[in-house]
Amino acid sequence: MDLEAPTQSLHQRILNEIRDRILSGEWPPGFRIPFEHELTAEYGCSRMTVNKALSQLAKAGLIERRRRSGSFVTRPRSQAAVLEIHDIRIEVEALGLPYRYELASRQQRKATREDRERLGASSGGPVLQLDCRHFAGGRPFCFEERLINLAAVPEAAEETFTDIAPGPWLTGRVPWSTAEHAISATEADEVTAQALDLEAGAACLVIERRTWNAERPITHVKLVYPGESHRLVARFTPTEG
Amino acid sequence: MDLEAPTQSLHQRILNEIRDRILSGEWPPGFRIPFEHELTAEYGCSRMTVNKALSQLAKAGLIERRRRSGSFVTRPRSQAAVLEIHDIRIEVEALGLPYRYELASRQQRKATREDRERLGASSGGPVLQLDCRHFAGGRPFCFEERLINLAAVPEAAEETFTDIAPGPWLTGRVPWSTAEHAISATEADEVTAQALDLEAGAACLVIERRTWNAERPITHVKLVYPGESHRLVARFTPTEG
DNA sequence: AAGTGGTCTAGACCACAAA
DNA sequence: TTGTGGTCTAGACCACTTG
Repeated sequence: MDLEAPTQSLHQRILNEIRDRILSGEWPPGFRIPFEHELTAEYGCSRMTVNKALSQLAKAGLIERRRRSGSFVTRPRSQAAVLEIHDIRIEVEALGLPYRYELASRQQRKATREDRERLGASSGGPVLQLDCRHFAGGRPFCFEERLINLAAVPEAAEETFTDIAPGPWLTGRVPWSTAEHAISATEADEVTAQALDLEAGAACLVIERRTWNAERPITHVKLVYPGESHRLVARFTPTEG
Repeated sequence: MDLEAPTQSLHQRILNEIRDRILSGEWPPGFRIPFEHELTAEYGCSRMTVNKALSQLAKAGLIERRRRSGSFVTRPRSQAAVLEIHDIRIEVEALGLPYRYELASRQQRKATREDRERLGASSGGPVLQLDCRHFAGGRPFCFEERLINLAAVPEAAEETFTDIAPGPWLTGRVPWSTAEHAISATEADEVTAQALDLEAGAACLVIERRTWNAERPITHVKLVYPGESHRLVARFTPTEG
């Protein structure tokens, strides 16, 4: 069974063993896991090696570390689903409808306080605001409000975005390491209603997404879909590696 | 400004500076970043410190490391996100509000054609329909319409569900292998509006989830949240463990 | 064969929070 | 005051890959 341990780094092995004890419930939430110096003794290695494993576990959110107190198992995460959010063009074409994109407005400015909040940025800098619409079969399918952090993506200032939507333009050239989605429902205000050819007050599905790379804000986008006509479908199978 | 850098660890500073060079385009995809020993000289630190920064950048996907060759800026990747859907009690408690659960109706019957569609089942059999409400701080937080396939979960017939919500009851005893989520927005009909203490027509966020185990339908649930008050937040980091 | 990154050591000093 | 984690050093050996 476990005789085949060809090559696994020690800190990875320590990480795996602790992670398994946590996920199996052997070390429940709130449990204080052994101190670094205890693990050092248990594994017969230096403190750096143990520290590397524990630091990664803390970053993954499985444990919480407190000076002077030790490291504690955090509350377990519940269901996790893999939600693939496709490019809107692909969404539309998957419905068998012709796709069209239209830029409604483009504005470059120094980040306001509100912009910084949208981006999740601490410091200000130049930003690019884009409003655009995506059509499916001649009818409005999605209204997009996009904010791009020009400090992180300066080339965006040179792009007109009249022929390519900001989404595919960004994914084609900027990597990201973290994304946060917020999904909610709202009633269409007048601007949105007009953009989507709806009556004011109609239910809309709102998807907001923030993207970072290595803790640096890249972009914030708010996508508004007519509520009844759009379903966001996610299918997943729990995997473990 | 940037004068306020009271305490930032050196490896974090190295990480930030390299990340910024990459994101700004100064170091484009394919660019070979300086070797560890060069950065060691540049920052006047030990190799471990440089290595910590570079390892994290590699884990974040910003660079790729190859022995003997060096480290290279990677090309951007495509998108896929992990959506965490919490147990409702945990959702509520995370808001710091007292949680309460209430069963509104319970009905056992032979599956109708509509039931089979909801479950994604081909054959009929006994099902259990549960309508319930979840409260946060005394106010309706979520209206749940649940259908359980009794052929797959016969013990559910013995459970009253007056003291425990179907969600946690199921997750505590029935494993699942596949789930499908559909998220949409809708206007509250009269029943929903009354259940959630809203005006008819108010925007609501709807989450529908089907669960199977080894291709056997387990349950279907429709969760309706007041749209403005609820946000479904998902945070994703493409790491590897 | 040579040079890179991957890993690890056996120390060290410091910041921080609990006792 | 004490003990924890956070960080860093100045080495070291090894695996891998390219020249």
